[in-house]
Amino acid sequence: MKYSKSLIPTLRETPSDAEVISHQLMLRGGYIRKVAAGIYTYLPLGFKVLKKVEKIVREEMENAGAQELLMPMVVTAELWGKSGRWDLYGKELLRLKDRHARDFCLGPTHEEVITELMGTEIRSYRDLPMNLFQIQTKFRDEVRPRFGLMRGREFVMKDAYSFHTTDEDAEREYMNMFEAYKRIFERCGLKFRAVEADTGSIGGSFSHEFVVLAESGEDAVASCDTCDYAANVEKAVAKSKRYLPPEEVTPQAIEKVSTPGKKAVDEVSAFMGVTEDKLAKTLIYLADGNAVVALIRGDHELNEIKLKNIMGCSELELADPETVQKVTKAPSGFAGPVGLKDVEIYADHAIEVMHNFITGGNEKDVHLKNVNRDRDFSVTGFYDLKTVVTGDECPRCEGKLEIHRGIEVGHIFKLGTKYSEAMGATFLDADGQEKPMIMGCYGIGVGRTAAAAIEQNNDDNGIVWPMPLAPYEVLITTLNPKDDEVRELSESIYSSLRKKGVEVLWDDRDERPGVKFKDADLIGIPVRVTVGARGIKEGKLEVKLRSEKDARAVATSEIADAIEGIIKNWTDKL
RNA sequence: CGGGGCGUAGCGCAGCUUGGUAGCGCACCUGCCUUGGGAGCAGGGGGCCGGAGGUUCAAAUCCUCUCGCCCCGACCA
Repeated sequence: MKYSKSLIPTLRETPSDAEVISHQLMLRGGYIRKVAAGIYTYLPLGFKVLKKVEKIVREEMENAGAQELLMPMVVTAELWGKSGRWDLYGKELLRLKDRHARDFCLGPTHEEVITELMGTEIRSYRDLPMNLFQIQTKFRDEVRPRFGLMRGREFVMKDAYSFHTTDEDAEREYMNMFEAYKRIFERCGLKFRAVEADTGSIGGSFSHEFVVLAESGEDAVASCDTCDYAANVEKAVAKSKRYLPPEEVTPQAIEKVSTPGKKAVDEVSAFMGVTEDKLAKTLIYLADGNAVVALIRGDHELNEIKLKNIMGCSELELADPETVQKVTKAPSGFAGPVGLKDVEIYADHAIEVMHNFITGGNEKDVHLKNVNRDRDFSVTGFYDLKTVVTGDECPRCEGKLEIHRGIEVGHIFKLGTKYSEAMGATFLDADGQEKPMIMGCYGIGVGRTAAAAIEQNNDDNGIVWPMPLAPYEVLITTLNPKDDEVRELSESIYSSLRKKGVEVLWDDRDERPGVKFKDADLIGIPVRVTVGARGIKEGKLEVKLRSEKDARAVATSEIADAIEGIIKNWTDKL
């Protein structure tokens, strides 16, 4: 493709509303343009990158035995009613009406459609297993879209759904997808980790996220510095063994202490002259509207997702001041477990081994010293409620956990029968018994993968594409296209590369060299050949990799072969 | 949804406090010149100052409402 004929509107300055580097560079490099919040047009370069990701995903999915299909973007409310999600999904689901005032939504995911399809088309165990996928535009009306393609409202996603007759087979396919995903992200040239994840509202029994490591990521993952344990912090567990068995400590008499205006843990511990781990935080939550109490050690943070999962509720939020007043008979900041009635108390494992600790007194400006469990209060149970932090012990080995930030680009779930039961997707087994299909589902954010690649591969001058995702493999920079000799040599390199099947962008614009080099670095094509009068005189042209600082000089006659070699070298590495 | 901020040329911004001809840099067009890292000179085009209402002789500027966008939080396959 000739640059002079392409739509590549690069920007010298960074648009002010772009926060993260991938968003800035995609805008500046002429890859995307915003149409509305979280909704983008993919310009030719951006679209090419998207197609590169799609191609890798498609090939690996097909190699793994999945088949591609395409479901509609607009789905009926009726179908969503069958799974119960029309009422449950919330505002993220963009609902609309057609001219007959019938309800529809824009599909944020397609479990309903695919399960309905399989329910009607598949009757026998002989037809299973099956894994179907699509690459399609999804719409989720995010509360706060941000970071360009990393968190859009409209976005391209690969979603796959598998159907099985047995749990074992569903788990086999889960592992099959796990391996396929590893290959996909390896082929994309990304540094990533597969981590254990919370299943969230989608349900199901277990799940892994594929996370591209990047400081700008919205996810935090904990990983062990010794073994291969890695989990999203929503799910991550630290070793609880360290808290057991309880030390022998003589319980002392409980004591009221006046703590005027001291509410937060740091204030109370400073006031009392003790470390924060001598306190127990008492948090009042509303779980589906009912007040519950969570107890956690003063220096720990509660992981709300763990609490939510333990209670099995669908909504969990910190209680408002009125509720706190009602439950504890005190303003917030002075809650404690002692004397609480008619309320469930969920305590973290760390509380189990604490003695003579400090809690709120359930009275304004009062805390209690020398509180001991069983003697002074009892709990519903002890659970793992803590959010892990750097330095916690690995639950699997003697190593320590580290926290890294990352971008979730893929997520696989073993779903079970949640949707197949709700939607009546059953089959007859060999004994003539009707059973619900066991399902799995597997997603990859296509645009987000491209954005993640930029987050991981850029420098001060622009994008540094990994070869497999680059919109073009090679850029020919023709310094003076008005010089016949320069132009003709450029053209011959252009056509011989194309004959070899190399994807080439030829910068044939009549621009000053500085402009061309700046644009070249910005858009980030991996290989750049510079054709200028100087090189022709010397019989050698400059071939420079975007990822390397220095260029290499290659004899004019060997340019095409040398470049073919560079590209092949990349492919072989994968 | 709560808190904060911003809407002025394609992009980045000034002007608003104290009302009176709408500006700057980049980009764009023409010409000259220049050609290995975003050149130079000269000339030029482009704006309902987000929208609606109000105050005023007069509003980008003051007031009210509204829409959009961004950031923090809450939320989130």
